Amino acid sequence: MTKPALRDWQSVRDEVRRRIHARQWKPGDLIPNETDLAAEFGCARATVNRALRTLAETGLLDRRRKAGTRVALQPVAKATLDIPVIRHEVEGRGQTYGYQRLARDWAVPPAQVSGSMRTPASRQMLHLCALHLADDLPYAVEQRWINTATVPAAEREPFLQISANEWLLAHAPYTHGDIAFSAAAADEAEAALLSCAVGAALFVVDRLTWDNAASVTKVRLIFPPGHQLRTAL
Amino acid sequence: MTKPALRDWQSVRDEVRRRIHARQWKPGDLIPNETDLAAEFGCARATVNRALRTLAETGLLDRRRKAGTRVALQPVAKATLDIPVIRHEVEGRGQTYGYQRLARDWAVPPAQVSGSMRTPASRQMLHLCALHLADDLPYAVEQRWINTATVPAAEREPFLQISANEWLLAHAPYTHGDIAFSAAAADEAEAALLSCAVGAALFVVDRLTWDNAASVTKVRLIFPPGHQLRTAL
DNA sequence: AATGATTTTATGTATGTACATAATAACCCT
DNA sequence: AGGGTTATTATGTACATACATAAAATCATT
Repeated sequence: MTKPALRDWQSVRDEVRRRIHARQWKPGDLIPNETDLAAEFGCARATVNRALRTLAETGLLDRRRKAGTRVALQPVAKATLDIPVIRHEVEGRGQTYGYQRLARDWAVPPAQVSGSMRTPASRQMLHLCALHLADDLPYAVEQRWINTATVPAAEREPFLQISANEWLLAHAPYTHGDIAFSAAAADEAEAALLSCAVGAALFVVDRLTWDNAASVTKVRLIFPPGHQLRTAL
Repeated sequence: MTKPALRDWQSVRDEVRRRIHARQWKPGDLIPNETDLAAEFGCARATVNRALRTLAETGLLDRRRKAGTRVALQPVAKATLDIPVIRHEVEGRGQTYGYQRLARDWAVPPAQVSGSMRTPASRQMLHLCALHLADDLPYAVEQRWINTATVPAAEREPFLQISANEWLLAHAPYTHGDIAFSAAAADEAEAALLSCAVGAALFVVDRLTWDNAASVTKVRLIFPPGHQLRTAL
């Protein structure tokens, strides 16, 4: 029983995955080193390395120099969420996108906002409120603070035709940020905009982005009851 | 002004990222090909390839054979969520983990469950309900259906000491799955378990995992009001 | 036995070369 | 001009080799 050589890294990855799922290599087990696997599979060590590195990135393997590679005891599921521009999200569902700017004003943000954005507590910031629509139904409410010290061009943008969501991505790239998902009860304003009952369970996304050490924008997206954020594992 | 050679792929990645961010290369722009960049940076093409590939994986670059590499027009933010075992999640917060099995029974699942798990509509499945605690406070309610045709060993496991959440990861690896996040209003049972008001906004995670074509388990995790799922961008 | 220096080893990565692949560009023929 | 074939080109990957690095294991020293 001769086995065909596994010459490309995808085949090696698949074979390793198969062995793990077949429990030939069990959680916690040390698997053979790259050199041995390369010899067994009939390929170069770099090929095995690429395959194992990819599997380690997905959390299926734990790798440490010298210690070797072992099957993860508790494979931490890593779900990659795509967070697209809302217009694309709606259009991707085959629906017609709509946008309404509800408010654009200058205001001193709550301490919690200036604190997390590390801006002077008393400085005014650009504040926006908008409604995103899918097939003329409310899709999401966007509440946003923009740090115009970081993005001065935003001062001249009315955000009437294009949402800040989209404008900022094209005009103010960010280096990093964080995002949080949670549930919240609808207050009166949100209930009216999303045409749901006061107190209804809304899906909320909070995002804060940075340009190096300077905050760019803090946004809260509020979705009506029933909204789901899905992804593959 | 002589520039130091960028010899490792991380440096190349950082320099490319810097140029994009400095708008030297703007969204939509075609950037130099790998050979030219390698010459400029004084490294091998494989090094540039690794750097650009990594950036493409994060969505910052769009790459196509022959067409070249360009800066993404709408960099779709890719957030990688780690979905650990709940015990680890709690312990990672520095809290003491607790677990209570509330119910373990055999039942014919609702059509929606057997439908999505592709099991015979009238077949009984193992059904579990459990409570996860952090510092003796309710952390999450787990409602789970297990396909014992796929995981027969689960029939002999009482799930009194170890949660199905943890047991399944060690005993029934999955090949793929999907996960959905949403918000839901607390019903009476949930409100009692999570000690919150009926109708309160709960954060809900629904997960369905597969071992190739066979469903493994379908689980709903319900978190009390205020719970956040956070990650870096 | 405890401590510190040294060796060993598995992974991590850089390089040059070679070839594969996909998609565009160029060409040719009618 | 249109349509189909071929050439070109940028990315994608395989491989052999070399060296870097981290961490475990061993040995030496006190």
